Amino acid sequence: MSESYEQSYLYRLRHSAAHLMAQAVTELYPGAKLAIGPPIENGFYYDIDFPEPLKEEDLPKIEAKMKELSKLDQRIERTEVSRVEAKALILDDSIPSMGGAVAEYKLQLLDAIPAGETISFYNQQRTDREGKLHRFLDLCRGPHVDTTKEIKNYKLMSLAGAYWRGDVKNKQLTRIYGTAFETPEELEAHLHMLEEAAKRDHRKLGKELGLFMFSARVGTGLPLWLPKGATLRMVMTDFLQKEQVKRGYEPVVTPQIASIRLYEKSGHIITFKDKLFPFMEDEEKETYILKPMNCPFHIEIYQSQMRSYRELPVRYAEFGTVHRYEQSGEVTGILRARGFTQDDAHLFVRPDQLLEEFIGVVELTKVVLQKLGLTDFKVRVGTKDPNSDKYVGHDDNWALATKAIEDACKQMGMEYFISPGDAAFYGPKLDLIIKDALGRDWQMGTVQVDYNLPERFELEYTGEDSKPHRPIMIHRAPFGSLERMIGLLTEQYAGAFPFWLSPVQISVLAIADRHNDAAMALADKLRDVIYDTRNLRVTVDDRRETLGKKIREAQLQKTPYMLILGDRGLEEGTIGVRSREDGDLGEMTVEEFLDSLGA
RNA sequence: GCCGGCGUAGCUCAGUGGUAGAGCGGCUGUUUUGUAAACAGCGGGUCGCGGGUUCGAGUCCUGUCGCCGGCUCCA
Repeated sequence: MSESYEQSYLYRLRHSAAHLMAQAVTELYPGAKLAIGPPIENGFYYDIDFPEPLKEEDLPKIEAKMKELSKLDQRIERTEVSRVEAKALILDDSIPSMGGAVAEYKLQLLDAIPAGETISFYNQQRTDREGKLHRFLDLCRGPHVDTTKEIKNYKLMSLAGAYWRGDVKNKQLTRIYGTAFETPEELEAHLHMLEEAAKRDHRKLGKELGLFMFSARVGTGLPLWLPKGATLRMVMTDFLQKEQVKRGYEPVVTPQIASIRLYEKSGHIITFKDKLFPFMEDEEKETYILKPMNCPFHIEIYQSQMRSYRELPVRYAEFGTVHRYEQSGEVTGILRARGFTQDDAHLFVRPDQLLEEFIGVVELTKVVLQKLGLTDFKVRVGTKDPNSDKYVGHDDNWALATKAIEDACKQMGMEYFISPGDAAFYGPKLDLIIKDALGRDWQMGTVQVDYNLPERFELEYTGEDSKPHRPIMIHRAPFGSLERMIGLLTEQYAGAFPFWLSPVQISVLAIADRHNDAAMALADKLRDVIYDTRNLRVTVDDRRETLGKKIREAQLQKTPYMLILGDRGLEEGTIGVRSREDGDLGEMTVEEFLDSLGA
């Protein structure tokens, strides 16, 4: 969230809307324990521990209560207190939102406030018809709007479970999400935007455009790629393959399963064990696992012979399909599948080559993003969380690797942010983060520096001094995975892929039966044309349908060009060209059309 | 995995305890068509699956599977 947002009226308004909701909840559900309720990017939430589980059908009731409370024009007042006074207020049984019975989370929050920091409460109160005073008091840093009357344009969106302080070991609270705006028009526009975003959802478009499918009989998170989706994958892998060849990468191919011993050696078995599909055992009691990562295989290849300092860097690339047993609730179409293909490569480099190679990889990643038309991304440097024990390797290597990443970013003038705890278990990494249609962040491309696997596998090369030295590994995947990248591109382009990526680039529409042969011949001619590494991808619509219908369906399939062939064209040697974006472009010869493509 | 929601025809959806529906798609026939849906007819369903309540369940209860939103986790 931007600093300007955090200082905006809207931010305060949403924060106050969260309080208003909490006030409504404490009045409707005595015994509900308030935890935490901040504004967020598109609204606000409040985490509450309810005595009885809350249902979605309860939300309108809470909304109605909020409306009633909002109208009362309650002043929202700040008071600053000492820690002792704060504790007394939190435990004050005379205030409905406070008191010993519901103080559990607020007391913990109070304890978490560092000594010396101001402790403040916000109060809003009303007097009912019988003259009874109802207070709503909340421990809160603020700031807030002046009166509840300002909170008019809001909507409660959804319910979710959320662990107290984000830790699975803690109790799961009920989170109510809502949104609020300054004007009814803005609220309406936001809701409309959400509807529009849903139309771009890759799962919806993937089905409509025939890219991929899922089957309950195949299993959760295991996509089946349909011809058009499979074509899209090939176009993308061709493109990257070509870029990699230019940069000295060599292809390798490795199996889908491996003995568990390989992963014991790599350390994956410990850090990755709950992500693995169930093990397989053969008659000799050898245990195999379905591979969750490609790196150990590439390491085996590196290690299969003596390496000289002269041949480094070695760069092994593979579109490697891996399987990870993601928790059922985490699977999201092809953005988060259980089987997916990484555009993986591992670089084995000398220490003196690390920075240059790292920069080379980041540059390749930038080339890839540019070609794909992805301009809106964040660069995250994931570092070790000092409080976690999930990492392997020595601290000084971690420090070296982290420094290499930051140096590379600085040298390239790339803006980045540090995110402690987002490192791989074997080393720090640089990730590209892109938002999907629904505004969720996804990690796409990744570049990781690794001193640890070379250590574990005792990788070596012979140096100029004839002595053994240890290489450093760079793990990298510019797309991240084909699945996630295609899912994201589908949403970015709302299914209307740029010409070079479109699974079907041109559809030849025959006007009547008598034009079918000529349409086929035209398609064959176009298929001979090489465009951007591959032959043009052309289909023919020779069904007995009206032209209007054929055009409509080609438009809905987001086909970049429709070529219309009828009597006129046969007589004059031209075709009617229609583009997905600009409609009818008029008659032209095939050559003129190809020229316009730059083919 | 956890909290909440949703599963009706290939697709999108209607059906609020009393005989399972529409549009699109499919098939058949007619139409031979010039820039976003020709016309007619015909098929098509154990209402995700199992158990229960009821004279009677797509509808209520329960279990289970799948999907969706979120949390946690991740390419």
